Amino acid sequence: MPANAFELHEKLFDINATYDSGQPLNFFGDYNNEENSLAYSFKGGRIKIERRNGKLLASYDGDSKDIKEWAKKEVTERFRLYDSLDDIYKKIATDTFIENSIMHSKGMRLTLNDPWETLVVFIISQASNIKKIRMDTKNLMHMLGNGNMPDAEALKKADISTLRRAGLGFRAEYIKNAAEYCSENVDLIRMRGKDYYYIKEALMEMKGVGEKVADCVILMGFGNTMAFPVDRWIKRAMEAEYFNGEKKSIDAIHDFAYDKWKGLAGYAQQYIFRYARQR
DNA sequence: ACCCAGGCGGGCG
DNA sequence: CGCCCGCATGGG
Repeated sequence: MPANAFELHEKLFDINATYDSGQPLNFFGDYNNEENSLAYSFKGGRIKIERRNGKLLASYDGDSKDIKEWAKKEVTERFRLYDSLDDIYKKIATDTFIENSIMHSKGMRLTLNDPWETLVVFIISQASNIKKIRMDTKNLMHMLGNGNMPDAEALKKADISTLRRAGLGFRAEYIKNAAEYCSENVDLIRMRGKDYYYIKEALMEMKGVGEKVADCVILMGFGNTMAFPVDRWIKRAMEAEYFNGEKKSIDAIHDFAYDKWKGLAGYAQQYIFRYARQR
């Protein structure tokens, strides 16, 4: 372990559940099963979190002078340590199904990630599975980003054939479109804090970004927990649990969830997703 | 061999 | 609208 470390005094933090939740860290982080540690790169450094003798430790590596402050800020924001999971659980525990979902992944943190990375990962995720998304993402990072997620400029210059070689298939065109759009028309970072509907509309102007991907970016890239991404798993689970198995439209499910969990719908979604997928 | 996967765009009725 | 299909590719 690197010399630079500090302790996190957060009791509700399950590293494995957080990694294994289909959130961006699942796709570009490195989880070590034996030591239950999770390592990932961030701007100019690398962070590792692990449990050791019951203590939750974060260690870091990097050359910046202010690296320690950066690392603390990074971990606090990345895992939303300013959110009290206990309070959130109380507010969203409206019935036994969501209670079971919470119990199944107790301590799973919602993560806050770079919007561009989040956008790329969730475009790649379309009609795929978590193993393949991870593989495709890592291919892309190694082929075009020296191990990091390539930025919009780099992906804009890439050939479609290169993107396909990373395993992206029909999503290669979508990635290219997003890269062009983001390097020419919008600066995603500047959307942070803007209204949910405003961001959603802007994201969906990109061909290849629909309601589901937009909601994922708003939830995990902008940190707005109003967003409730409805994918195949969520749709099935919600229909089964709340609609007697009747088929419902994405919109209907979205509205139902927002009505039920209000501004914490996104938290509910992450817990339901992991529960539904692992059952 | 076969169906599925953190969807989306487009066409058709 | 809602429904259905094709899209590319690896996992189970």
